[in-house]
Amino acid sequence: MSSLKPCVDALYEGVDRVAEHIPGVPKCEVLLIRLLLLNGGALQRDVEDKLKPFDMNDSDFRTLMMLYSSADGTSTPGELCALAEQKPTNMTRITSMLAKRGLITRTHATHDRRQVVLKITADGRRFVRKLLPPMFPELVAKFSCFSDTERKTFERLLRKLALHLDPVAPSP
Amino acid sequence: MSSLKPCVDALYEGVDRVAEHIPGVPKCEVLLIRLLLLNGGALQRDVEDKLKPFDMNDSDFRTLMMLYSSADGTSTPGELCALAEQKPTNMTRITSMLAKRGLITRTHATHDRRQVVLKITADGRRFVRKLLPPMFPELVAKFSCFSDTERKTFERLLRKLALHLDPVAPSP
DNA sequence: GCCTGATACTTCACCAGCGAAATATCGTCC
DNA sequence: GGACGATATTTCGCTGGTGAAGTATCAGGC
Repeated sequence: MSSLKPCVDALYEGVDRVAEHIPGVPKCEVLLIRLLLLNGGALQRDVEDKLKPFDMNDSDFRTLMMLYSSADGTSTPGELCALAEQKPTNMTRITSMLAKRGLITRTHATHDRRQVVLKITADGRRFVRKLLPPMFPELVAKFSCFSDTERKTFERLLRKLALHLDPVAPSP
Repeated sequence: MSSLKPCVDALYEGVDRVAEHIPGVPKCEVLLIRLLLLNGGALQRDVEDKLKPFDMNDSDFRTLMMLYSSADGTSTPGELCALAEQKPTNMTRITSMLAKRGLITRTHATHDRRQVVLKITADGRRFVRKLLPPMFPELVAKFSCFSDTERKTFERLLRKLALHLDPVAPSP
């Protein structure tokens, strides 16, 4: 599709040019956030291209994977919202779709009838086991530009950043 | 908003659990892509929250910034599409909106009347100069968990990845 | 000079995701 | 034990972004 090289070049040039006109531009941070979003966009696009033949997008897939990888194959919409960074509205649509396709079931919890219990079905597990392995080679290739050390460093920095970004202290 | 810590924890646990059932899971790469997308989502959400008071989203803002930071304050929809990772359809809508707000102008190129020439206005430049500086402190804070060395390393790795992801060789 | 294919952009119809309001259930305070 | 606020999920209307088709212009062969 679209090539990233010109974006990267334009980014560096653009930041320099803006910094000439406006004082105090935190160049490095601007580069970091823009590069990160650029990579994120490209990676997400690739993932979604891979999933499209199965009529899935990344949100749907992530939701299904949360269930697959949960201890007992069950969860609730609320929990999935928190873990998959989704809004309840969207989770309703996603789980409805997954249920319609027979990949999960939806039942009401007995102890708290407000809650809906989602459970991955045998079909859902089969689907994941069929879908996942073919994605591995391409995924590995995406990061093949890194040495083992770099991959570890990158992971450490990403994890550190995620935990740091967490709550910039809202006042309740 | 939503806390990222549980996501990170669930991610690591989930990957381990999946790897027990399915052979060949490239754990490190899965963690990398998921962490990157997680950070990307959080950062983008923060940026858009900052822009919302000005009735802008990140795409609109990026488009305006491309013009602000271009050598002569002009560009074309096609060029901006390539550099801002947008589709032409959306670029039309964005530039229409920016033009309606008087931040840019749209004229037809004389040498190739198919092309539209976009140019940032004085108002547009003022807008950027007013909007940008207040974003700096928060942006710096986002990456304050990194040492100078870590920031440099992170930038290097992100740039390397972006250039590597570029074209996985389409055959024309 | 006109036909043909390519290029630059726009319009149209659709879908994913969101915020706000609605619904249903729970816990608890009196 | 019924009223009240909190919690879990769903419904509704809207917006941003997309692919496919449409429009206008260009460039090159004949």
